[in-house]
Amino acid sequence: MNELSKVYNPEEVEEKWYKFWDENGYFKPGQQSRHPNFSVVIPPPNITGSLHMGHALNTTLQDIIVRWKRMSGYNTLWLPGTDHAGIATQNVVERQLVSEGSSRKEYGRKGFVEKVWEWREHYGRTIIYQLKRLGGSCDWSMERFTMDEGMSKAVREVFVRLYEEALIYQGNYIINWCPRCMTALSDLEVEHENIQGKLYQLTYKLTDGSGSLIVATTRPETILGDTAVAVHPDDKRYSSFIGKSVIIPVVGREIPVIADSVVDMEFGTGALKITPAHDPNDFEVGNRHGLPKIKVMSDDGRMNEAAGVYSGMDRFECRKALLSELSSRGELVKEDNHLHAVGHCYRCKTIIEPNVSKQWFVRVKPLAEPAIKAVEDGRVTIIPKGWENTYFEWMNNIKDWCISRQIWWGHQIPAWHCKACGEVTVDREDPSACKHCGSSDIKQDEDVLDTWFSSALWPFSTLGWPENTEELKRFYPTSVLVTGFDILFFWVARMMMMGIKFMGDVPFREVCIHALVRDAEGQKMSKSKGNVIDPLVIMGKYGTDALRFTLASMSSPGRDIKLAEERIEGNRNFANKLWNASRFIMMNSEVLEGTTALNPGTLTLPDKWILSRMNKTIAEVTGMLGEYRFDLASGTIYSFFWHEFCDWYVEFAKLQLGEGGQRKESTVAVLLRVLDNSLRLLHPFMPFITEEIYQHIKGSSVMISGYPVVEEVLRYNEAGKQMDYVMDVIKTVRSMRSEMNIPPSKVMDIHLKSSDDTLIKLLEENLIYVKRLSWAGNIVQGKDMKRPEKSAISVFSGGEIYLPLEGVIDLEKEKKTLEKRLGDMNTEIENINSKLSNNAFLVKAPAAVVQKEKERCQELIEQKKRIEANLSWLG
RNA sequence: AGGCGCGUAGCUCAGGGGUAGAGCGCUUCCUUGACACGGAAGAGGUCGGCGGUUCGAGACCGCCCGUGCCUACCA
Repeated sequence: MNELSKVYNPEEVEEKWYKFWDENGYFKPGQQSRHPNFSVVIPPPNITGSLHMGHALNTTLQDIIVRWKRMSGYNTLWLPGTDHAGIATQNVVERQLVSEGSSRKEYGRKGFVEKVWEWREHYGRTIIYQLKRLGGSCDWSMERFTMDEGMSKAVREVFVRLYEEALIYQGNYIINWCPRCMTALSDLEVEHENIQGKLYQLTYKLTDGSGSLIVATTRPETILGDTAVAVHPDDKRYSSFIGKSVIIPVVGREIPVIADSVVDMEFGTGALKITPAHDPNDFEVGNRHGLPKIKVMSDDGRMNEAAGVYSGMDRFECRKALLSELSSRGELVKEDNHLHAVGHCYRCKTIIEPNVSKQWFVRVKPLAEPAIKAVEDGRVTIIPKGWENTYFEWMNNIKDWCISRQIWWGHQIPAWHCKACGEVTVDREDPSACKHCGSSDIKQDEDVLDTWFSSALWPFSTLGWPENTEELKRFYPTSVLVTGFDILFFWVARMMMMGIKFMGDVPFREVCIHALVRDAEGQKMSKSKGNVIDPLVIMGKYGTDALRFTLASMSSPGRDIKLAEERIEGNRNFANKLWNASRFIMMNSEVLEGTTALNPGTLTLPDKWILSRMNKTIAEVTGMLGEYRFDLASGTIYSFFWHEFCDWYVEFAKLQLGEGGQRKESTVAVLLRVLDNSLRLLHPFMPFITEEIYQHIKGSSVMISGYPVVEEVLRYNEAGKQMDYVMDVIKTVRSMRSEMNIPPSKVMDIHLKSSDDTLIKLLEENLIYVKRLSWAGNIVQGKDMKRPEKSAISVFSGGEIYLPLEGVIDLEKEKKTLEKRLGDMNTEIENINSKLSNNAFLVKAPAAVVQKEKERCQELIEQKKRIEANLSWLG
């Protein structure tokens, strides 16, 4: 064992140990067939991004689980990889091309896709290095990318099979269209945001000249595409209008007035204009009534030829122009402020334009049903359980999934359209001729699949499916999925559907849902707000372990993480504490050669106490990890190591070490045992520092050592209670000294009075500890101890402690202290007495509780008497 | 409009029918030979409000207030 520096320096060790683990193959799953398998697939980060706190949290939690399971003997696989993130990546590369003065169109499809691959090679891998920096113990030999060959094959197989079963179909429907990304989006990819808009009321004159209808709309530009006005069939105000025709203002086109019960009579004027080509609701109405669908906008959000004079105008400019025209004609009756939810593209925040177009869809109902059932009957558990309701809610109301995207980067849809017969050929191999008519004049569909289509297959496509590989057999279903709630629908639900459909079994046994990371004020971190805490910067400043430990310790279920730098600093300090405690132990164990086996026969009271506490900690931490309570688990280790081991035991140990000989040897053995177990307990949370220390002590890797288990032989329940007494005395003396402002350097005698023989004996046996930790000189104790003159007094559960002060006592101060305590005590006694005098309590409360209250009352009265006596002594 | 979560010490959060907890911050003292990224001792809380259940509620139930999020075809 070599000398360690005074302060832990993360930079010096992190890279070294990561490389060491990787090169020794520790990240690969074990091959022992008698051991159970444990597997996790990473939520693949986008290749566009660099590591943010969300990734850091997600990676940390997975790594904790995985390292824990690996240390617990499982053949553990953590499969890493990245997602091609169609729209996001295309946008990024396009922007790059634009900045180079070029464009996507200039490159053409083939050239552009090559460019994206190039980009992925250069920049898309940074995230992988960052995951490594975080300490992620992934099996890198299994790394996958959603666009690589194997995964593309899986995508193709799934598409073909779903198509063959008519679960994938193509059709003309209204979809969400992003005029900036120029692609269709699924419902999930639309973010609704409440916006203060206007509700305009427009006059539609009846063609028979008998009057007019006032229609309310938020999007006046869509009047160009109106094909009807609808009223509620029960609406008496308008019953005479049904069947008549009206003229669209400005446009001048004639459209029918129809009756449909979707119209809300209360809203606006109760008359609704119908634009089937540009509104999902109107689309349905249009279908019911056989109305034509007039598209008035082109894909870039500008008005098209059907918009007449407004053709070529941006949709919002058109709105303005139309409004001023309407207004000048006197056909704009009214405009009110109106708060409503407007859909935005989740990638570029552009306002979505509902649009009728030919797209590919997955019929999801039949897939969703078994996926719902799997959660209902517990084959999959979502943790925290509250999320299961959210899952059911969404799955029960699921609608068909639009999977085609009008972009270039992604899995191109394996469908070939025949120019001769118009039919579609879908196949596993690229066809050379139309299956229906044999014509060779066929062309592949231009569209690519939604990125989430390929990620839905992730848990099995990464393991080699559709081949029936060894990995697939061993590691599917995966054990647990760790992810944020924001992609519960996007990803988790879809993996459930696809996994059950194609593997016949759920993709994971458990889903561990964690929080989002926010800034200290609870704001979502974003570059535009400038409140981003960069994990890489943090790791550089405080070390990876401090960041990981902080994220874990703040990861309470159902609550977002409000991250502030002070938290990380505090945990950096904890790492340093661990470092220095280890340093201390090594300094003392160094002189001992050979083994230091722990001999239960030679243990002192503090030895037994700390070993018991250690066992308790092991049991608790293991239980908490099993429930994914990373916050409680990390907190438990923290307080054990710092506040029990370092604050108390190490201080006792210093004394025992000083005795030398066998006592020293035995103490070193205890110190080492506790340190050893602590390092192993802590390793999943703080992999680097624990490895560094463990290597110094043991010369082997903590990563492949076993996770600590409770050792029944080292459980000393009695020692725990006895230590409580000893520590109580120490704490009382310290407190008295502090109250009197007596520095540790001033050695004081202690007089202790107790009527309890066993306690007196116990303290006698452990006097040295009390003396050392309370900086005491002589300690005299006995049953009939008299209070020395001019002494401070303190009362504790076992008796009284006197501190002779030789004229330095401040009588007034002492009196005040005692009076305050007396007041507190009276309140408490009053509380208990009111309980004990309550007959209902005595009868109905459990006997043990009543007994406990009685005992406590007795004890309080004893203490009160003593305080009163001392007060009277003070005058 | 529905659904979910949260409201406990100055801040961030645990806890969960029977004596109010932690970390950070704050105050006082301590440069003791692992550590000042440290040690010791303290101050600080009507557990959002009102009702109810109970012998007993911060905890369970109802309503309300505040706050955050999700879902939705509010024209």
